[in-house]
Formats: sequence, C-alpha cells, structure tokens
Amino acid sequence: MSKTSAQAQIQLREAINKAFEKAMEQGLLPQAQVPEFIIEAPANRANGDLASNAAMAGARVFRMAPIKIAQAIVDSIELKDTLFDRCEAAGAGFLNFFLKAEYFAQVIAEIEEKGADYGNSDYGQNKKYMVEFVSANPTGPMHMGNARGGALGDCLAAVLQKAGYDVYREFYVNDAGNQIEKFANSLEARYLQIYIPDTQFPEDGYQGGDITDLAKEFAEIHGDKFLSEESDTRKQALVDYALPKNIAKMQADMKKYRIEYDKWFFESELHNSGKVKEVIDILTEKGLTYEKEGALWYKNIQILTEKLLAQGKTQDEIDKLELKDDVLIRANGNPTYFAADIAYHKDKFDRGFDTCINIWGADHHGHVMRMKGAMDAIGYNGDKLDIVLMQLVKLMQGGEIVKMSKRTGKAIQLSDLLDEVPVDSTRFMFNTREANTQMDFDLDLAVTQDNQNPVYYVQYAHARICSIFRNLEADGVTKRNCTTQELMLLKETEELELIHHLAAYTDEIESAAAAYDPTRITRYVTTLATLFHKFYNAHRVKCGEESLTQARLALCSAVRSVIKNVLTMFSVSCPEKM
RNA sequence: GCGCCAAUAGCUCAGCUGGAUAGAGCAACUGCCUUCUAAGCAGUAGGUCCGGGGUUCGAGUCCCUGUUGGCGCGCCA
Repeated sequence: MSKTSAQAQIQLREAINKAFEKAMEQGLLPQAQVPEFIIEAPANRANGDLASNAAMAGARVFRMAPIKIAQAIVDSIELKDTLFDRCEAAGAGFLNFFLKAEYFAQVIAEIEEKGADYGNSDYGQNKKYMVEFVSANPTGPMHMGNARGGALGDCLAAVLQKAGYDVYREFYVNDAGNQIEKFANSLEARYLQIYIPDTQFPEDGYQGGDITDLAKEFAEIHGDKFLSEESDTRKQALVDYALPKNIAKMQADMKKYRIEYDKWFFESELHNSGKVKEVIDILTEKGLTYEKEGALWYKNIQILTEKLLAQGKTQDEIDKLELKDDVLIRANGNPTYFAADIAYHKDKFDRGFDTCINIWGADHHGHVMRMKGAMDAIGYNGDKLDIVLMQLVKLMQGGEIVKMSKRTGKAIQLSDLLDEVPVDSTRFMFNTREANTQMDFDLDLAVTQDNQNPVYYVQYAHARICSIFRNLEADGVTKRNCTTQELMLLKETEELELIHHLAAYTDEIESAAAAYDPTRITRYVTTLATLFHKFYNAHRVKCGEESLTQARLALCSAVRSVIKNVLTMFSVSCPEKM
C-alpha cells in the first residue's frame, strides 16, 4: 500500500473505532462489541473519497437502524489531526469521508520522490517464490497456448517481484520419456521415407511439418548412411540432432518474447541423477506403492481420500470422484511423466522455495489434485504448490477457428506470432484477459497494428505527456519542485480522480500478487491512461498561471512515471514519441 | 456418469474480501483540432447480470438446484 493511502486508511479505521467507543460512552449507542467493517472507495465520488459500512455492519449488535448508528458516529468522530476533512452519514447508513487537499498533494510528492520504486511493497516479505511457466514440450514448435502462458507467467513473476517476493523463473524441459520416444519414432519414419517412400508412419507420431523438415536437414548432413544402422542408433542420432535444435529454438523464441528464465530445467537430469528413482523409493518405503500387471502403482486413492476427509468431505462425495491410482513405472520399465514430475517438484522444494506456482493449461487440471497429494505423500506440503490454470486460447482468423495442434501441422506457432505481431502488443493483449477465461485471439486484429489495441492507448498517454514537457520546455517553461501549497491547487474533478487512481497503485500490485493475476495491472494502467486523457481534454497544463502550471506538470510527471513503471515491469516499451 | 472453468449491452470483457444509479472497449449515431499529440475526448442509444429457489439491513457477487458452452477423467504429457 502506498504510504499516503495507507496512512489515510489507518487513520480512518482508528477514528471510526474511537468514534464507536465515544458514542457508547456518551450513550449515543448501547454497549456492544465494535463490529468488523470495511473501508472502500465509493464508485461515485459524490459519496466521498472513502466510505465505510461500519454503521450497517453494526445494525445487528446495536439493534438500531444503520442510519442512526451512522449519525452517532458522525457526531462522535474526531478528524482534526487526520488527512480527512469531514464525514457524512448517507443512504442506507454509509459513512462517507472526504479527504483534505493535503492528501492529494502528498500523493504527488510521494510518487515524485519514489520514482521507479513507487508501487514497491514488502507484502511478499522477500519469500522465495518460483514461477514455472510455458514448459512446452521440445518435440515441436510452441503454440498460442504457450504464448499466453509466457505473457501471463512472466508478468505474474514481475508483479510478485514488485510486491516484495524473491522470484525465480523456470522452464521445465521434458527432454525425456515417452514423448521423446514418439519424437524419435516420428523422425525416423520421416527420415526413412526420404529413401523408402512407402515407409509406414507411426500411428501416434507427431505429424507436424517440423518433423519432416528436421529429418530432411539431418539427411542433408548425413545422407543415407543411417539407413544401414540399427534402428536404435539411427533414432539416437536423429534425436541428438533434432532435440538441441528445438530447445535452442524455444530459447531464442522466449528471448525474443522478452522472457528471461533463471533456469531451464531438464527432465533428463532427474532421471540421470537418480532423483526419479529416489521419490519412487520414498513412496515405496511409506507403503504407498504396489505392483499390478507388471507396473508399479502409486496409491493416489488412499492419499487423496485422507486429504479430502481431513477437509471435511464425506466418503460418499469422495466415492463420486471415482479416484484412480496412478502408474509410476510402466510394465516396460520406463517411469511415467507423473513419477518424474513428483521428483521435479520435490527438487523445487529442496531448493528452498516457499511456494511454487505453475502456470498450466486447463487441460492439465486433472493433474492438480494428485500432484499436490503426491507432495503430501512424500512428506512435503502440497498446499505450497499453487497451480494457475489457464483456459486455452482459441485462435481466430478470418472469422474461423484455427485449430492448434502439433499434430495437424497447421498450427499457428509462437514464432509466427512473434514475426507478425509486435511483442509489446502480444504481451499486453494476453494480459487483458484473466487466465480463467477462455480467450479468443483474433490474429487478423492482432496483426493489424491499429489503434484498437489497448497497448497503443496506454503508450499514447505516455507519449502525450512527454510531448507536453517538450513543448513547454521550448516555451521556456521547465518543471520545478512544487510546494505543498502549489500542489493543493489541483482541485478539478479530473485531477482528483487521477490522483486517486495514482494513489491506488501499490494496493493494486498487492492484490494482483495475492490473486496471482497480473491482468489487474493491465486494467489498472489502461484506466490510468483513460483518466489522463480525460484530464488532458478538460484542462490545459499551460494555463497562464505559473503555480497551477507547475502543479499540473507535477501531476503529468507522476502519471508518466507510473505508466512507465507498469510498462517497464511488463517489459513493454514506453515510447516518448508516437 | 463424475470433476474443473465459465455464462453480465449486438460483439469482446471488467465488476477486488456481499454495498449506494451494474461499467469499459469495439460496432452504430451526434459533436469537439487557428491554443500542450484527434492513436484522444464529450454525448446518444443499447441490460429479465442464463433460469429457479435460499441466506440478510442489502446479492451480478455467497449457498442449493437446473440449463448451456469449453476442458478433463490413459501404463499420454
């Protein structure tokens, strides 16, 4: 919470509590427990700068009409040494509070003083948080879902940092296991088809054109010499060629998308280091595994049933879920993805993270409960694993749905998107919709760089302010430090609305962090731009009065500073001219 | 069948822990540039907040139920 707005809230809460006490002492209210109440900004400023439901919340305990309680508080409240000017009882029993002009002046001064640090919070108490996001399979190109996950994950990480968490970004590369075998089989088939056209392609293979291309490139380098080799040798050579290429491409794409990971974590390391075996052993020691039909199973039903019973679910409700046990080691001896994922998350917690956040596609939601349960099962706290589920992106082009799939070979890839749509716009647009909502991404619209795009609207406000400064400087008017008295000249509705919104920034950061929702900040900054544009159209900075001009310059400077603050945090550029 | 997510203006979506007259953008219509960037602003029009119950001073928001849509329920990841 910003210092000034926090100060106001604290003062108000205290004043209301004291007013309750005083009103009870004086017999205006019967003796009772002071109720819980909230303080909020009313939608309509005619109802004050801040409002409280304290009187309505007390209706039951005081056994009085809310409006009468409100009146008692108004009569008893002392606001002399606060940032508040006055208090009114209104409506059904609301308490409306009006701020003094000093408050608004103080907000501007605070933003000026803090600059790029404005909005920083110690909310996160420097806790170590990992955000794992994108983590696309290296068997094929990244798609639109990865694009959304990248923008949401990276900006969530940025918001958490701003809110005072110690944040670590990680990409999990599934460079082992079943899908790599499929990858190998697909590559082999495409390679063989070059020389033996009627070679059969595996039914569950990856049909994307990228596989054919990789096989061709491989053939151009090595020719037909792998035709005579053993299949295993041939597949190994193909994977050794293609996998690093795919991974390098993913890394290049992420970089282009302005995402810098602290670590690219390779699944193969978990297998090679014995960490997968280790967690399986732990589970076995705890009696949570059994063998059936040649495979090793994990007692998911038992673990989740215990967990859900502890949460107050009934056995009947749990039975309805039709829980199933999971395989850890297949009959063919290979560990499953699930086994590796338990080892991966154990490793995360072993690295000292307080909380691990994963951004997953909604199609993985079935995995959430059992993954958390598995953490509990190995003796860790599954509640420290938080999953943000992201509904899949529906890609629209020419009014039709473009089905995205690695297997159709017709998917629009992340790299196509990055070639066509500016990164600023892509990152911003994906942060205009909550993870929870299904999202249509209109490729035609995104590709067209027009003014419908909210990112331009925000950038334009910034450029506009820069232009004001340039023009006034050309006229010999330079911003100087204002006194509090001068800043108190900002009295117009548009000015005060703007300052209110500026003051709310730190709160917004904290609530976005708490909700794991960076899209709130996108909306925040869009609203900030709107309020600035309204102010700009209603009033002139260069208005003929020196002090007021300076006060308005200070306001403009504060708005510019906060816009830049947000855009920089989200790695979106902030042009001074447009 | 079971579970997860959703349903708010013609379209895309906000609405934060329940609060005062449900908001914005796009699309439509009307205005505003000889004065700091019109990529902007002001205004008009547009709503049974999916239906039905319930909880209370008060419900778009919470609970129950039904309907519709997306996703999932593998020795896939």
